[in-house]
Amino acid sequence: MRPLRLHHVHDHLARGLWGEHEPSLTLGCKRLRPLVPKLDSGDSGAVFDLKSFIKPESGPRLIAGCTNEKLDSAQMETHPGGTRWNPTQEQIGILEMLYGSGMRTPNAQQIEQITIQLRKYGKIEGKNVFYWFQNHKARERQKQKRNGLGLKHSPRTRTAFTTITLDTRGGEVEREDDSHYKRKCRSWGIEFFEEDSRLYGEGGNKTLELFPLHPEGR
Amino acid sequence: MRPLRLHHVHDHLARGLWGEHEPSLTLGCKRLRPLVPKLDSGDSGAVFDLKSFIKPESGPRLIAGCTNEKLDSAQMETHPGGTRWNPTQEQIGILEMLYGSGMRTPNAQQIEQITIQLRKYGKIEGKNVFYWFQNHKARERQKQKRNGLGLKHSPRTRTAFTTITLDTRGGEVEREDDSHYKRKCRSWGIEFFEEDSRLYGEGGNKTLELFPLHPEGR
DNA sequence: GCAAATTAATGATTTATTCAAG
DNA sequence: CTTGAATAAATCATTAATTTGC
Repeated sequence: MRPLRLHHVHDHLARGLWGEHEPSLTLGCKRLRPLVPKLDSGDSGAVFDLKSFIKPESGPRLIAGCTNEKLDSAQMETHPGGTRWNPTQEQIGILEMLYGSGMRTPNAQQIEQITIQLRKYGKIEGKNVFYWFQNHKARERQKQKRNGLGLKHSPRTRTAFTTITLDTRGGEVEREDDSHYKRKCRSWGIEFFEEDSRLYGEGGNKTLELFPLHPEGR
Repeated sequence: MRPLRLHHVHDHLARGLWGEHEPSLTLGCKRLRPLVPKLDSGDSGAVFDLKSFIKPESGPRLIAGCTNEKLDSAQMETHPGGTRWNPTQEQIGILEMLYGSGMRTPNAQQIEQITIQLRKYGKIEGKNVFYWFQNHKARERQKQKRNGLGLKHSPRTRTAFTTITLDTRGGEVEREDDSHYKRKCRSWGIEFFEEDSRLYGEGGNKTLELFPLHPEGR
């Protein structure tokens, strides 16, 4: 089945370094090519050139140790660009409010809007919003699994108006048996992008693509 | 302990309604005792206005039952023909070749490049490439788990050189015990986008954001 | 009081599962 | 049945909160 003809064996070497950071330690990975080679390749014969994919990926990690010198001082201003999102109280508050009102998996548009709003309070990107919902949902769920166990559906007291949930399914309690609820199939846009894909020229495609945004929920 | 974020309680009010009445609730979660000079917290002037979130979002979702009439037509312009990606033989061949040569989780740049190449052979988007690798990897793994089971590491004779694994893990055999290999922490860009985010204006941000693409180990 | 060491939270990725188109 | 698409679960990694020794 698999063509598999060329048994490239540079497995291991092909992945450690793909670094455009001109990793000083080019372990054998020869020249790393121009890095923006794609342009040409035209559409002529369109011979697929495996080599052209071999690109760096982000230098070696140097996990521990690190002897972090400086590490603060002049850079804390606006997340120089390498750190992770550090939400402000306002941002968290808003997100929790949204979550509290039932939102669980915002779609692309919603995420974009939320992001724009939250940006008033600090640096933030769409993916942060997305991840926040993912994580918050998951962690609420597991928290409830730990604690819950008994108070699944408020045994008594006031169940009179319990089912406020309409169809929102977001009430606030994620039932266990809900784990395989009917997929909404709503989709959020997700895009793979890279630093200057524009440079690679690709017709008026705007360099970004959008999830199909599934026409209908079925 | 943690500050314990304010627990807003208007849970049930919605989610179904993004697009209906505008609650206009503004959350003033501003006090909360800094507790630690958050040093950023933006300019904190802005009042959060829920109204600005309320937008149609391509119409109500009609989750269940839903009697979905139309709800597409006018917006399908992006992918007229089909719902999901239908790879051509060439595309598959190339992808398998890449997979065969060790690629498993291409990053944003790689995905972008691959997509551009594969586009010569047919319609394709970055996410398709991404998903293909995800699925192919997962399914190769489970296929091997089914078949394997006995021939894990050629039981017989001398396993003298068994640990060829270095750190590559890309060979082509995904060992079971490899499941918790050291994460490479490579990152691929992912972007949330929506139809005309440009219109919402956001100062030179190009409407798209990029994963930090971790600058460098530290 | 303060800064290194520890711990608790949680942001970010990857893997496993599931759904459903074809 | 195969496999593209999507979500949930598991995991890694980094930051803040807290503790501890001085």
